[in-house]
Amino acid sequence: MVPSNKPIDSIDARLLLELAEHPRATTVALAEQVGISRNTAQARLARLEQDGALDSFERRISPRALGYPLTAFITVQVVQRRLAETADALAAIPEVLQVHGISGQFDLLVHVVAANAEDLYRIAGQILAIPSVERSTTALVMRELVDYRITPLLRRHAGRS
Amino acid sequence: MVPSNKPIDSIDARLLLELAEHPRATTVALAEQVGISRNTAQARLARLEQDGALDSFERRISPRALGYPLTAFITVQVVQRRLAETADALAAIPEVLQVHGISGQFDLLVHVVAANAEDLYRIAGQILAIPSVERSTTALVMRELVDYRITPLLRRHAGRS
DNA sequence: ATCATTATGGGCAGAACGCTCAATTTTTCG
DNA sequence: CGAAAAATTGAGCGTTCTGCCCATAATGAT
Repeated sequence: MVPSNKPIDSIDARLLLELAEHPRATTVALAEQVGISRNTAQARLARLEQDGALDSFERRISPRALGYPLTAFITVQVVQRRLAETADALAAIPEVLQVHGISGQFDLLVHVVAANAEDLYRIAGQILAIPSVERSTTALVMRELVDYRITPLLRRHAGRS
Repeated sequence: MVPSNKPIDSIDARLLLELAEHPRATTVALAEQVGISRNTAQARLARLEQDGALDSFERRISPRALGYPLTAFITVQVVQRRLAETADALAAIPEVLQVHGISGQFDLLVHVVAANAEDLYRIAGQILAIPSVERSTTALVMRELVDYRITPLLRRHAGRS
């Protein structure tokens, strides 16, 4: 089955909003809330998943619950833009959750978690030990001032509050 | 029902790993894979959800699919640590997905998405227009060198590959 | 060792799921 | 405007899962 890559319309957005609020809701309940038939809701949800509108389930697993309450963002400068090999080395560190290649003064933004301060120090050391890494700066996350949310964008697409 | 806040054991980790690979898997399939009874799997998954080990479903919705293919991290310096009011102003911008208060030279790390470069420019302008914002630097995400993953940590807790 | 707490396993009825099909509505496009 | 294409809907079907019951086994505390 080939992805249709249809843009998300307001019905889709309302389905996703409903799912965001009630992740355990059944298809029939979702359909009823949105005001479409169960068949259509089923088809749309299947299409959304086919089109890759839903990320991996890993996204829903809380690192904190796994025993990694500390989060940090480490910016990294890489020698001569050897990004790929640096990324491989970073990927070998389990505590590295995500790595972005970014524009600007730094080359990489590394999202890491750690069990405690000492653990974080060790991980930062591992990153600095990567040969292609020139410089790095660790910014510890003190608190999450705005929790991750995508509902404001969804509401915009849902066409109402 | 009060959260039990039990630590995640290896069975939990294996359940989550299985879910990460097969998000649509039924409870019975998960139980079979992990080698426990269906009822036990059900109870454990319920407990994981109760304890907050699972983040909101919003995490699984792809901003790209919503029409926001551009991602950027904006570092912000705030005057006199007026963090709370700045966070409120940032939260009013739909394209702001998340805001972290961080240690170091900058005060905030703002995760935003945008429909295109012009859109991003507009959002950066909105952020700079916040009275308590002193300085800001936008780092555009060129590519994701390591996709978000938490399976390496899960595998560690699962006690096997 | 004994008791209390929790996890486990099996069974039951009801509901949801995945699927198909035909009819109807909506959209697309010549 | 009108025809073709696509999407939606309602219904129905059997299979499977779910939610909940309780009895038993395992675990931990005193």
